[in-house]
Amino acid sequence: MHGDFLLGKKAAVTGKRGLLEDLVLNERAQLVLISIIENYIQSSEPIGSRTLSKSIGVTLSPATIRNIMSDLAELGFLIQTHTSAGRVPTDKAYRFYVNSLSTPSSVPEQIKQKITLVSTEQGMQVEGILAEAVHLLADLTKFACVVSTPKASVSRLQRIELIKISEDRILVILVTKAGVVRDKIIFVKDSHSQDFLNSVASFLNEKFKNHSMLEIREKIHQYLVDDRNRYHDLLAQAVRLGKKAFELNNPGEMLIDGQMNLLLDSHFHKQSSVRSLIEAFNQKSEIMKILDDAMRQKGVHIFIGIENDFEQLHGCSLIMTSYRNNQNVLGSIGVVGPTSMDYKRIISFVEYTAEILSETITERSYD
Amino acid sequence: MHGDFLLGKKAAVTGKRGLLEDLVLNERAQLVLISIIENYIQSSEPIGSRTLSKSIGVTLSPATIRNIMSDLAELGFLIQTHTSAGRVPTDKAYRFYVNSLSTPSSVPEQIKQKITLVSTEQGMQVEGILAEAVHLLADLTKFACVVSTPKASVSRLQRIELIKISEDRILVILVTKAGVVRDKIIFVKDSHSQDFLNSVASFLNEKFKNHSMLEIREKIHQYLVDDRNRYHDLLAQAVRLGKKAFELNNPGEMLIDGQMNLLLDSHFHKQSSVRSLIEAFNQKSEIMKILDDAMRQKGVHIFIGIENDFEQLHGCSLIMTSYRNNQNVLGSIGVVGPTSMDYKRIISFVEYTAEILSETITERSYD
DNA sequence: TATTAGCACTACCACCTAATGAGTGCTAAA
DNA sequence: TTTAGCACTCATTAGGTGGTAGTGCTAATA
Repeated sequence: MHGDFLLGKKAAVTGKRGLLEDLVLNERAQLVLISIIENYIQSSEPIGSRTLSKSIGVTLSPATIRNIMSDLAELGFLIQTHTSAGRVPTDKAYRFYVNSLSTPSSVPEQIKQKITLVSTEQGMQVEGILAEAVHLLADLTKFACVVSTPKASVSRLQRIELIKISEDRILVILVTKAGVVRDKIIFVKDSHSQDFLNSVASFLNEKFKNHSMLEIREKIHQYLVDDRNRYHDLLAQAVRLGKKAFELNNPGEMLIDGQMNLLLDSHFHKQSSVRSLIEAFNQKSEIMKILDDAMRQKGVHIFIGIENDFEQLHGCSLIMTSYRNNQNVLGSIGVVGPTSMDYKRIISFVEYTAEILSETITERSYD
Repeated sequence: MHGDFLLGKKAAVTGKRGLLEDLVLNERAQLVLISIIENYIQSSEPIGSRTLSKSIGVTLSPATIRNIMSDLAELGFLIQTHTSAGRVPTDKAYRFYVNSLSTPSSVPEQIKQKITLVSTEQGMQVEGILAEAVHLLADLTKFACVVSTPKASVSRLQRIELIKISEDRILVILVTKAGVVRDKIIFVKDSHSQDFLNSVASFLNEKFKNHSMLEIREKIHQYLVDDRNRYHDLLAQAVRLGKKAFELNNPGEMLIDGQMNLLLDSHFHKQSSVRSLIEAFNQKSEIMKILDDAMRQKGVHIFIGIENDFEQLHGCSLIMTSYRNNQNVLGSIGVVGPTSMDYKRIISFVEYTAEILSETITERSYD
C-alpha cells in the first residue's frame, strides 16, 4: 500500500488503521493536510504543491509535498477537480481538521462587543431576543442561521389563563417560566361561563405552577384515570379542560435568518446546489430535527457535509449548540454554511452568541 | 415630431399630449406595445421586429413594426440594451399595460383549490394563518411575498390580562377581536398584588372591550387629565397601568416568504441587484411602509419599478392588497417580483389569496 | 532511503479572431 | 402608408493561441 509511510508510530506499532486515520497520520502529513485546509478555507481555491511549499512553515520542496498530497488523496482526504488542478479537502479532511482543533479560539473583543444583545429595550420578549440573536449571528458569519424557540414540553408553567371567546371556543394562554407566552384555541362541547373558566384556571395555576408541561400532562392523565375525581364536578371539568389546554400540538417553531447570505456565497453559486438549498429551508421540519438533536447533549455539535441526515443539506456544514436559562436547556441555535467555512471562527461565534443569549434569557425568566 | 402619427384621434383633435400617452396611442401602436410586453413577459428576451411580426395577430411586415417600435422607443415605452438588440419594455410600458388590463383574469380552478388555507387545523392562530398564506403565495408566484400582521392600533379589544411576574414587572396580554394575542412586559415602581391586578384588568375589560386601541388610548388620556379621578385610588391606578399597557411600542410586524425565489429568477442574477435585494429585505421597515400604504385604500396596489419609494426595490414591481375581517381592514399582503412579471396572473393570485385570507380570518375573529 | 530537481504533460484560462445571426435604420419602390 | 432591400451594428459563438498552475514520473542527490 503506497500511503503506508504516512502512518505514525502508533499505527506502525499496532498495525491498526482504517477507522481512526486521523490518529495515524504522521506529523508531517498532518501539517500538510491542515495547511491545505486552512489555505483553502481562506482562498476557496484548489491548493497546489508550489503554493503550499511557500506558505507552509517548514521547508519542503513542492515535489515532496506532491508526494504527500498524492497519498492524502489516496486516503480520501483530498480530491482534484480535474487532472491538473490543485487539491481540495474532502468532508473527511474537514472532520479531521475539526477534531484536531483543541483550543476553541476566543472571540475577538471587538466582536464580543457586537454580540451584546440590544434587547435591553423594555418589554422585549423571548421571541424578540431570539430573532435578534439569530440576526446578529447571520450578520457576523455571513451564513444562514437558525434558532429553535423554547421547547414547550420542557418549559415550566408560570401561569395559565382561559378566556371565553364564543360558546364553543376558549382561548388558552400559557405563560412559561422561560418567559414565553403561547396561545391557542380549544373547542369545547358545552358552553362555560367566564367565571367558571376563571375558577378552572386558578385551580390549574395552583396545582401546576412550576411544573413542566410534560409533568403536567402526566399528572392530568393520572387524574383522569382516578375514578374518585369523576364525581367532583369542578375538578372533573378542570381536568378535562386542562387536558386539552396542555396538549401540545405546536410542532415547535424556529427562526431563520441570513438565508440570502448563502446564495451570495461562491460555493453555492452552482444552480443545482442553490435549488436544493432553497428546498431545504422550505422544509423546516428537517432542520428542526437537527436542532433538536443538538439540544440533547452538551457542547457544540458539528455536522460536516453528509454527516447530517438531511440530504438537501449534504453540501453544507452545520454548527449547532444549545441555549438555556438558569433552569433548563430551552432550545438551540446554529449556523448553516459551506463545508469550507472557517470552523475555528464560526464555532467560537456560535458558542459565544449562545452564551450571551442564555444570559439574556435567564435575566428575563420569571423566577 | 416624428412619433406624432401614433397619436389617436383624441389627441389629434385636441392637440393635447404628454401626460396621458396611454390614452393617445393609436390602436395599432397599442397592439404592438402590448404584444411586445406579453412576449417579453413570457420569454424575458428582447423582442425583435421579425419575431413580433410572426406572433402578432395582424399581418404587419417587420419593417412597419420597426417604424412603430422606433416611435414607441422615442416616447419612452421601449429601450434597447444595445444598438442591434431587440426592444425591451420600460417601466412606463408596464404601467401602460397594467392600466390597460380591464378584466382582472380569474384564477384557474386548479389553483383556487390550492389556495384553500389548510389552517382548518384546530387551534391555528392568526399569525399561523398569515404565515401559511404568505408561504402559499410565494409558492404559487415563485417570487417573494410579504404580509403585515394586523395593526394593533385599529384592532379592537377583546380582553386584557395582567399577570404579575415579579415585584416590578407585569406581563400584559392583549387579545384583540381579530384574534391576535399580543404580550408585553411593563415595568412598575410599586408592587401590586395579583388580586389587585385582576381588579384592574376587569375594570379595563369592562370599560374598553370592543374599543379600538386608538380610542382606548384617547380615553385613557382623558381620564388622566380629569382631576376628579385622582382621588379614586383603584381608578387612578388602573388608568396609570392601562396607559402603559396600551402604549403600542411594537412597530408592527411582517412575515416574508420566498425571498430565495427571487435569487433564482434570471432577472436578478446580476450580482449588483442581488445585493440590493438582500439589503432591501433586511431593512423591513421600508417594506412595511409600502404595505401600510396599501392598507389605506381599497383594491390592488401596483408599484412598477421606481414607482415605490424604496430605492433598493426600484428594480422590482410590487403587487399589494389588503386583507380584513368582517369589521376592519387588518393588514396587507403582496408580492415582490421583477418588473417583467406576468401581471395578469400575479394580480389575480394576490387578489384571490387576500380574499381567502380575509374569509379565513373572519371565521376566526371573536365576534 | 527520503528528498529533490527536471521534464513532459494536462487542462484551465484569458485573449484574440472570424463567422454567424438577429436585430436595427434608412431609402426607394409599390 | 406600407414594404422590400440593403448596409450596418453588435452580441454571441466557435476555433485557435499562448500562458500558467498544476500534475506524475524518473533519475539524481544528500
